[in-house]
Amino acid sequence: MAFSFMLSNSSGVPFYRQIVNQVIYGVANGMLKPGERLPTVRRLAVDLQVNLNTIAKAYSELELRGILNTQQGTGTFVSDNNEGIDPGEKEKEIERLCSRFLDEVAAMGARSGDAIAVLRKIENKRKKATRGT
Amino acid sequence: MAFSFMLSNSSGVPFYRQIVNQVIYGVANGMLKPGERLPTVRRLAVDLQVNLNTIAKAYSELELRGILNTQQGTGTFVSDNNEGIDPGEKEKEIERLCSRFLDEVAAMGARSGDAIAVLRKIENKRKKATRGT
Amino acid sequence: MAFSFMLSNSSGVPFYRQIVNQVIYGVANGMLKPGERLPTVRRLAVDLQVNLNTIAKAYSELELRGILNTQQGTGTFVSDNNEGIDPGEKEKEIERLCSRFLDEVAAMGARSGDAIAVLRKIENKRKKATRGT
Amino acid sequence: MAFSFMLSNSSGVPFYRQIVNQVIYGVANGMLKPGERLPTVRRLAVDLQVNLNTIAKAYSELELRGILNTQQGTGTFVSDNNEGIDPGEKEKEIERLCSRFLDEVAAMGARSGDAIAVLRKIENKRKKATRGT
DNA sequence: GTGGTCTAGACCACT
DNA sequence: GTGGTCTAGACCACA
Repeated sequence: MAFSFMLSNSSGVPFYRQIVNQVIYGVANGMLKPGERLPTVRRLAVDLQVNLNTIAKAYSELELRGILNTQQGTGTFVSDNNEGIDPGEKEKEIERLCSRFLDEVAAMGARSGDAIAVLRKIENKRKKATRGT
Repeated sequence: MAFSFMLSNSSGVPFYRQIVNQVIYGVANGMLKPGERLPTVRRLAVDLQVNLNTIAKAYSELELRGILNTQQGTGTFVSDNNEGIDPGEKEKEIERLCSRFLDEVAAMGARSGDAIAVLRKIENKRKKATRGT
Repeated sequence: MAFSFMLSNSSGVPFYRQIVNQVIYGVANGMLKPGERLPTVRRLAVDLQVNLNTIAKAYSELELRGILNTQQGTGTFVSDNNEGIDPGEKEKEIERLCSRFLDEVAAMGARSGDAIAVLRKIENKRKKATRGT
Repeated sequence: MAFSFMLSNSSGVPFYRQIVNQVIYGVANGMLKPGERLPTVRRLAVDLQVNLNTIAKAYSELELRGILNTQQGTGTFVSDNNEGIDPGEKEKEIERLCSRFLDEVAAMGARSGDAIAVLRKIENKRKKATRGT
């Protein structure tokens, strides 16, 4: 299965950050292997239907952090040594997200257990929808 | 223990949003009770050392969301209708919240399963903390 | 026919609320279609001769209410999910609206029966007007 | 049946204006007869649970418009000649209210006929509730 | 260029 | 004194 990007415009997370995060996650996960080539800026911009600059910004942040490696005229590749990735940092971000979510659930007077059940339900619905694509 | 606000200016989260979140959290936890009065806009602005309008913006978002109730010339209060919402509607609201949460998780490049695991972890941590009260 | 805004400064209704109402009306009438782009904050501010922040306030209330959808750096658009709301939820929303309306009528010291008569009158007038289009 | 005031705090209409409107409506309707005595400022403030100044403001606006008549040390009475009341003015206000209501109904994609049905339903529910008081 | 946040300061309406 | 509205102007983040 090839690596693929997905942008959500309802999440409030900036597009360029979504791309950055997904690359980091892909690398950390082994879905993107060292040396593997990423789509060109232009290609990805077309695929994701966003502005060229948005992709460029994401790639350049990833290059600055040493996760990607751009070779003029050849393409963009996953670096060999992935020191730019700090798993703890991401973990903290997820925790913050989850914490806020639980607060909002509680503010509505719902139990967190119920909310998790709803999460699973939506998750399943989405999986089915994706399969159909 | 009185409810109190705290702003971090290094978190990147806008001041007004921090206030919104803290009120939501306070209501969720019962630290802010229905009908309870919140600090005046002016008072809170002085306390938190931010501009009046910043507080006003936070309060007015909370009013739009039905969490606060403001009476011109009198003050700002916690809504008391947080209970009387009918269950079907609540269900939908929770689904919307969950859906957005999953979008945010995906936008971070994380898997929803991982996020749910984190949710459970936080949930447990909080249960223990509450027991201590 | 293009959609256009108009502000009255003698009506006592705040500028930002006039804008909110006009967008609602425009969406209701199909003059603003889902996905359609609204004038930029800056542009509208110049056109209507009001401050930037006044427009921003209106747009942001409309976003909170789910009627508009804003993408930083790109623009502000009419939401396209106004259709997909499930009927039960809509019913509740209408009840809330009606309840508030009756409160307002009572607050004016009028009888609800009289108000309903006026509603019918306006309804008929509008039907005729539409027929002429 | 004695004349009685009712304040709604969910209508958004200022308290003092609700009182003014209700007196005007009462007079126009014959429920308040010329020469009839109104409750004292203090009494009404206690009954309606609002600030003294709020009642005072309402009474003084009504006196300015010639609808009420205050005699120091004796009380406040309905004037004999009620020229302060312009029925057209009130009619217009109600029309504006109704017009906005229909817009909001339409913005939700509902039919105005349905909304009116809901209005009647709520109206009946409220009548029953009041009877029980 | 687009929207988002924040400040400083003014004036108004309501209680 | 309480909240609401508006302006002018600055700086930032995003596409």
